[in-house]
Amino acid sequence: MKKYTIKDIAQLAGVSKGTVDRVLHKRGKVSEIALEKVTKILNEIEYKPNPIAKNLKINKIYKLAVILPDAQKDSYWEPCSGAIKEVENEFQHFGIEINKFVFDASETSSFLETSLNVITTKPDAILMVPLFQKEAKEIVTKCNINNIKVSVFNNYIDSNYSNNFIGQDLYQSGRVAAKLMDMVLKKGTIGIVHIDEDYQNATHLQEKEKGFRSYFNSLNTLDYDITTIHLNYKKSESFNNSLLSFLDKNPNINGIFVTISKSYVVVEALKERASDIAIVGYDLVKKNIDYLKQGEIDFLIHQKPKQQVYMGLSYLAEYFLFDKEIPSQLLLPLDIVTSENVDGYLM
Amino acid sequence: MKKYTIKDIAQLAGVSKGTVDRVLHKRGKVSEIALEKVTKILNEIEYKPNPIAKNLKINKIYKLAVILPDAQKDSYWEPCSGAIKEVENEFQHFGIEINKFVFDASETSSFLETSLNVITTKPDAILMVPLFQKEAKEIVTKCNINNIKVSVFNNYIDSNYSNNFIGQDLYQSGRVAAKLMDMVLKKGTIGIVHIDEDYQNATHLQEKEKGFRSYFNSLNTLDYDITTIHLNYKKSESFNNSLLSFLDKNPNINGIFVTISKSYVVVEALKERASDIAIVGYDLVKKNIDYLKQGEIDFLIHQKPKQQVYMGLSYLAEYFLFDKEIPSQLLLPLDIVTSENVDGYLM
DNA sequence: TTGTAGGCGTTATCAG
DNA sequence: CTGATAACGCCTACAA
Repeated sequence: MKKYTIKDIAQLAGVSKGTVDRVLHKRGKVSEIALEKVTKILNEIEYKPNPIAKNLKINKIYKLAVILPDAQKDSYWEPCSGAIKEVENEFQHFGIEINKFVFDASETSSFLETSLNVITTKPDAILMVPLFQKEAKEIVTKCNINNIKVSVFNNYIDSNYSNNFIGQDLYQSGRVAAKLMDMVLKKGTIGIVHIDEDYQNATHLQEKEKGFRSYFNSLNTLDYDITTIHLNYKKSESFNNSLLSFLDKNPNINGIFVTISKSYVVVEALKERASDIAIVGYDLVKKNIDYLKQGEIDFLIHQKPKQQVYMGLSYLAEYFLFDKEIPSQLLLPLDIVTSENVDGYLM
Repeated sequence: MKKYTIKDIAQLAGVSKGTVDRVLHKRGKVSEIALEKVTKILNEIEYKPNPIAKNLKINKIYKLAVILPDAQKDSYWEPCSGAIKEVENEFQHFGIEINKFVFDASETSSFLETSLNVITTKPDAILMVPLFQKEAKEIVTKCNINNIKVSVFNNYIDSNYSNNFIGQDLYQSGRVAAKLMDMVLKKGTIGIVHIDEDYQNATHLQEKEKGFRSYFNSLNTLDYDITTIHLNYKKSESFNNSLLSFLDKNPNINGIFVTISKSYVVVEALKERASDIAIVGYDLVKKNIDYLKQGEIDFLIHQKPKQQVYMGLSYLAEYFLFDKEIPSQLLLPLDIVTSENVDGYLM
């Protein structure tokens, strides 16, 4: 199981290294007879180019760009910066450069503007959150024209558009939430709380709700009653009022499933009255963690934004450097987080 | 933020590349004055050697050996083979060769024999499961003498002996189990079932029990009653009898915490009588998964043997190839697995 | 169409 | 003690 080099092949085929290289890369300008000799050898042995040597010479710096919502406005995105730094560190010797660009997730125009701006920096690849489907598709099309590779994470986009999605199965994550609720409650009335911030794509939350309901439907029981409510969160006061009036209308509710990372605002609203309501939500943002540890939140499902970025960038780097294939879809496991295992997830 | 090379440093210091190399590698044979000039430059800039070039030159094949229990006898170890293949694939171009060696986990002598055998193959590093502390230490000492790097996974070993442990915080994992039990039961009588197979090191299971009990102690409540039992599993018949007689003596038990991967034998024993006992256990072995999906097991904690091997080998490979530091301890998150998220963990 | 020469950054060797 | 030089495997350019 010898490791063959171009030199070896050249020797075996009785030609020069240059000719072998031309055959390997199909650059043409090779006589039939030489081509035959070389391909014969190539079929006999298993040649794999040494990716290290390739890179040493090329000496090109690959530019990767990450486009994601501003973590200042939604701390869900905060851990992503860490992932960017880690990947940058890991691959900087190999000639990988990563730049981060943020947009205001409440403004479609901000996304579009930022993305167009990124394209002008001529990166080799873009890793982005396609929060706004229509605009994202526009950007992807532009990237294709400019020969920029695109990966998306966190939010799904038409497979015609992305070569590579990294995220979670949202439907299934709804089912996980349902299962947890079931384990804790055994029976009762459950409220599904969507906290829309306009910008969030509706499909995102709907998938979770569908999964959640499908679990209880498949139980085939009358033990549960499920109601959905859409709320807005602009000011805490009006939010609290809306939520509490929802609870007044549904006084038996003993479980709430919060479909985005804002479980903590529900906890804070509930503080205004004594209650023993189980809460299942999403994401390890600071306030959620605090309430989880205090026992106010029962379970959180971890959407792992950091790992998503880490994986997405690693794939791109290894694609450029080592010709690795990028899987078209990577669904990360749905981690269930409680007060007792949360620390292990905060790296 | 320029990338400096040895050539650059040589130029800046007004010496030759050779001298810089000698300073960098502390080979001596450098005049005080040259040493000073070079170190001065080195302090001013941030030089990081290019691992690619180094590897290209060295062109050595690094041999890694993995020593672990036979998966034929305990399927817990099955996924490890997959990890070995993956890492091998990923790094084979870079000159990494991995060999797997298994031992019979029920025989101390088998471990010792296998390990000694491995040492004669002169690997550059060994990744092993130090199931038997005393013998493992002996092996580590031998490795040190032979300049073989050692990493351990799954089971902890004295930090004097290993440079590198990959596994989980067992105490905390006991607490996680307790938390889950608490969520499901609210109150009641709980049995902790240790299924010793002699070979398993007692400390392993004791840590889990300690964590489990500590959680309930910190609740400061009288709602729970906890009893421990040690069982042997040689034949299912005698095991079932022992377990059932334990239940007869403790008729109120409504939760069982199984501290190793054999939850399924408990499920099978319980089948002999109608019962509604919550079960929390460990590990995604085939039968456990089946019972989890059928609702016979409530929660499993995933000890991730595959990831442990994957991480352990990756670290070693990157240590040799790219001079990466190996963290002295990597504690993997404690994944909570239910019927709804189990598929995501079976890669 | 082909072969050869040179260079990427590092290391090892050898002559000075 | 030091500096020049060759080599690792691949790719590009240029000369034949």
